[in-house]
Amino acid sequence: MGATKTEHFTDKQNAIATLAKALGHPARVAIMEYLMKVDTCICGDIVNELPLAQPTVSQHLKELKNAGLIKGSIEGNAICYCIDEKALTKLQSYFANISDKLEKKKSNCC
Amino acid sequence: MGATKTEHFTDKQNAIATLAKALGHPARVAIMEYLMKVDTCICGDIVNELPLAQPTVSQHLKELKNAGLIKGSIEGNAICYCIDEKALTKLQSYFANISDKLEKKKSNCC
DNA sequence: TAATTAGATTGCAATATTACGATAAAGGTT
DNA sequence: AACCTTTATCGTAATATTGCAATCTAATTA
Repeated sequence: MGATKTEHFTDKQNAIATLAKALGHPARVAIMEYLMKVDTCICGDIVNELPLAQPTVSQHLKELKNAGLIKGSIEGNAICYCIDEKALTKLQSYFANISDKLEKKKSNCC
Repeated sequence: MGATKTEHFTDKQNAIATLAKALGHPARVAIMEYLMKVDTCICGDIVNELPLAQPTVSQHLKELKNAGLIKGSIEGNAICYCIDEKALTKLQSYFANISDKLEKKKSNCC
């Protein structure tokens, strides 16, 4: 054991979990926020921005990319990373929907 | 190595990462959705609902509780778990804010 | 073409997570 | 009191994640 039993859950649940997991590390949250802040989606100075070694940052970028939260395009020698809106929209609407439902129920217990 | 370097990131980034991490497993997403679905915040039939053994579910519940996403109250012999709205509101507004900013920028690259 | 630069990949050590059987703890029931 | 029910905890095995030094790859410049 040790591996997540994804096959027992719905695709939607797995999808949300994958996105959430990708944001489940402060470095990756910091990367997302940095990409938000910088207008021109600057590339690998993310490494200079973060308190982590280059291979570590590269790994975090890869995970964000695999989850679909960012996308990268080759820019000559460098690579330009930026936020993929689709994934964020998915998260946003998921939580908006939950909050909405909770609002309507208005704490009927605990 | 192996441990996350939380001390290098802001409290906010760590807070979001903690919440996201807690939802970074399909079983925990499923628990949240079940708690949403069941009006009377029924307790330990979560175990019956999930395809995991009781100790495993108990562990997932503990993680959700530590992250502040759910709260539990003793109900005689059993325990009544339900969603803690505050944490979900935090997530909801975080993603709403990001989506809003992205909307205004409207993809200036990649 | 050689040297440089940007970024990914490899390999490895340290630590964390996932899952569960066995068992404990606490309240309810007979 | 003896027993059952519900949930938590312990111990442990399997696997995943985090982080980095060293190295590799590909484009850039000298």
